[in-house]
Amino acid sequence: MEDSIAEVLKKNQLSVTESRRKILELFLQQDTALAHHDIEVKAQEKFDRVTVYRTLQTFLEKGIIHTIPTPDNSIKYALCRDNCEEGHHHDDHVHFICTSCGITTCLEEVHVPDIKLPKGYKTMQTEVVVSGICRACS
Amino acid sequence: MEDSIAEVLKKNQLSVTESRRKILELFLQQDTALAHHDIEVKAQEKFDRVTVYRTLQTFLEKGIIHTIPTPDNSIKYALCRDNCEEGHHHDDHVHFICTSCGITTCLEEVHVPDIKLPKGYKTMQTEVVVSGICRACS
DNA sequence: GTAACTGCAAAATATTTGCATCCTT
DNA sequence: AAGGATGCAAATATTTTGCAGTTAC
Repeated sequence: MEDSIAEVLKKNQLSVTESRRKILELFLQQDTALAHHDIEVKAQEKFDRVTVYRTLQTFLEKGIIHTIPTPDNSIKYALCRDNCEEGHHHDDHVHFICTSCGITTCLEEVHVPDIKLPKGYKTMQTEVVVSGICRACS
Repeated sequence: MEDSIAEVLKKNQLSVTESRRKILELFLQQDTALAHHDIEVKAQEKFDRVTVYRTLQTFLEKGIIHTIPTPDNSIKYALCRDNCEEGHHHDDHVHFICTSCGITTCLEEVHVPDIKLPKGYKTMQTEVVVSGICRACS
């Protein structure tokens, strides 16, 4: 596990630092999406707020994580388990938000459908976020 | 037009005030979604920032407008032309964001598809946001 | 006249930037 | 050793709250 964390960072040409390892580990342990705030709270050691911002920004740029748009526009981040290249993120799964417990998850096994748009529109990416009750809450 | 604006407000048990009329008018004139910032800028008369916040909040609660989750998590608001009741918003159309000009529109004529989730998940609402190139930019 | 709405001030939050220091390679 | 990452301070930006004055009904 420790090794794989360092490997992910190296693969993305990032130096392996304490905070990057810890934050990436958090994401790996979690199977739900995390908000900036969650990261500050859940990390055993406290990181500087600024470091969290910068680390998330870096991970985003490298395509290690992706953001999930939510109806309440709180920003959630989740690991990219798909094949994301730097810059070009290909996120083809559906996201689920439980209105009861609040967790946000990536439903890797549910793919986004192909949406037919009116003439003249070019689709580049489709985001699907389903709200409802998750397995644990129902 | 003026009349219909007042009517919408009355229908929602809101008193008809200057700022509510002006902000609602802005939405009616526009066929794209607006960010909080757009509203401050585009309104002929300048409203207090706080008034804009409170007005949008009120409109949201009454179901006059709805928010659109965007990949960059900027908050956009658009008129509900569907039948939205207070509290329960039924937003069954697809949203489109142009990566070129940045506009966000409601594609009223494109309905969100039915997404099949794994056993145990209950769907309550589905949000679809498509990014790409709009008609005007292509 | 009363209740609700607005605008100002200010508080609370969130995010960004600069810079000196420390860590990774 | 050199470049990049971190942490602190502080600058900005965003959102919320309290309250007095004003407006809608």
